[in-house]
Amino acid sequence: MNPTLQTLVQLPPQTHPSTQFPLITKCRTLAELKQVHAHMLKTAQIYDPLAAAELLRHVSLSPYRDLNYAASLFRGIPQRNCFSWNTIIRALSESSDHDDSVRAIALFMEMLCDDSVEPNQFTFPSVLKACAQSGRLDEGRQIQCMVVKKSLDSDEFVVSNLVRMYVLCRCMVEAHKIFSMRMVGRHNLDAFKKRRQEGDIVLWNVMVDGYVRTGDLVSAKELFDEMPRRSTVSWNVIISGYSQNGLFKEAIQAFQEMQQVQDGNLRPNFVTLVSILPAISRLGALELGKWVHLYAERNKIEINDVLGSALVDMYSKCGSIEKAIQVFSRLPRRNPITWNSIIGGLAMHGRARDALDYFHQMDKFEIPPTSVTYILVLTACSHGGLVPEGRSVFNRMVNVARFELRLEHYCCMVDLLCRAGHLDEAEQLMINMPLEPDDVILKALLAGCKLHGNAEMGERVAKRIMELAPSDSGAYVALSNMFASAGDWEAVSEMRLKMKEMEIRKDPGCSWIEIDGIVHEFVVEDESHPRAQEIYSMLVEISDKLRLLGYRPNTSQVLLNVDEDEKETALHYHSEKIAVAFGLISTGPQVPLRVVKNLRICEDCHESMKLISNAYNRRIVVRDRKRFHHFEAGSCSCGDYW
DNA sequence: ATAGGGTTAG
Repeated sequence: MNPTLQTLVQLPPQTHPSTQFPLITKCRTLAELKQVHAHMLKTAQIYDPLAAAELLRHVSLSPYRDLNYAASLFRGIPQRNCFSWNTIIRALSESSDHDDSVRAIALFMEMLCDDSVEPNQFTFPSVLKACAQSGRLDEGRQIQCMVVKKSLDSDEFVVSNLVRMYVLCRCMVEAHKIFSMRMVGRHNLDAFKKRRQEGDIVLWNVMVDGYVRTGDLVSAKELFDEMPRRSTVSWNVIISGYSQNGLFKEAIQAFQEMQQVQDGNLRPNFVTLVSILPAISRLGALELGKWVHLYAERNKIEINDVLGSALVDMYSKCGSIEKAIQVFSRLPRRNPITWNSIIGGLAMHGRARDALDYFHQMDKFEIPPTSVTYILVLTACSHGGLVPEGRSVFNRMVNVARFELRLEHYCCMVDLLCRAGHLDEAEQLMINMPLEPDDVILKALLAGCKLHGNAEMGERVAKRIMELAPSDSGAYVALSNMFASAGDWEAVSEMRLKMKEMEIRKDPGCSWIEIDGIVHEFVVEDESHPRAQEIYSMLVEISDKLRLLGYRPNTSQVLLNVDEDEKETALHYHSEKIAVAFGLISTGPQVPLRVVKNLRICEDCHESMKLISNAYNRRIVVRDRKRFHHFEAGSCSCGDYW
């Protein structure tokens, strides 16, 4: 072979920049990097494009990065090579700040004007990411043209980012077009075999995530099932997809399926746990929640502020507020969301004073309360009947913290005033607020009217709700109940007729109970459970026992115009009672029963639970839509104030 | 050097 040609082909081994500039690599703080920068300016080393690029890489991508400093450093580099352009664009595109994404795109446009450099396969992933984050679809499309012209549309990193750009711009059709074009060749082309499988998994993941984001869980699951291989991230995408779209049972099912897969590399990681916990919280599946906590500890998954927030929320929503407090107190770091988790938990458990206490502690730790914090603290005051405290929190929010009040805040305040009986003040607050009232705030007012028997205001408010949300059952139910309480059965049946005409149905009540790690779900008058027979005999037994204890059913809440006997039967079939009956027959004595309900518990069930806790010597914990009720020895922790 | 997943409230 020609020796000259050989030297041309066998290039000398490339030395990596990091070994070439030890002075830069050794830096461990931004201040040190700044010193090196000054030194390089003095010695004119800044004119060495490689050295300058290496310095820029550290300033913009190391853990102690400073994007503003990086941008000014970049401006000061006399000879920018392609690497330095790519570095600064990447750094800006990785930032979660919308403005940084816009700056990344602007810099890319500038790069196009610089004749000494050409964007390459390292430039496009970053700038596409920036387009995705700032929703710049037009720019994204133009960049796609450039990508095709440069024949970079076969690069896995470019393709996945291109698809992700369309996904985040909500263009699933275009995303799928690129995805399927990429996938057609996979049965016959050699090129396909050469591709990294990991790269393809990412592309599938991006697509599944896309369907998840548009709320199309059916397509997401279809694609997930078709995947040739799945990584932990694939499972995380589908689990968090279910979790965030309210499909909690499906999320847990996927989480358990994931663990059945025989693959040593496929293990739940930090993100898996953070994604599954909200589903566990919502279903109140305490045993599973404990398992997740233990899994994190055993597998050295760091319980930081993020996972900690999810765990605190899980323990409080699963009924173990003490455990939630314990996890909270052991966290190495707490962010505002962590504080919100614990304050929300305390509020749910009716521990209003403690919630206020934690709220005030935030000041000591110099953690600024968020808009959500105020919602939670006001809710706590409302459930605890702490009117003066609630007023003071509300005032602080308006006058000291100068928060912009959202409808939710007014809603909490209206609720607080209503419950305490200040109906007129609540209505005035609503009328004088600068926002348009919605059905939620009106419903809070309506609940107050019902509680304090103000039929005049109640009727007025209910009619407004019906105008605002004509298909919502809330106002009809509340108004019917008010008429029922007054014994005006004619008005009740009139309401029922109206509801029938408008085809309005009450949201079906639904309760869960976790037994041996399995969540059992019951709806009103449920007979579908395999042990339905036993459950119903138990319900009869309970009913007989309670009657002996002097229980008289409170039928005022039943939306039926039937005779007393029938009404009572309907009450027995409320889902929370069925769940408790099932709990009693499937657990040993002394085992506390934890029930979760999707709606608020009705007054009759509340009374019955108190008696059942006494008659069967059981602690019963019911989480309804808003809060916890701990029933023990015949009384409830809410003190009947809810 | 370059892709994918996350916590609170309603």
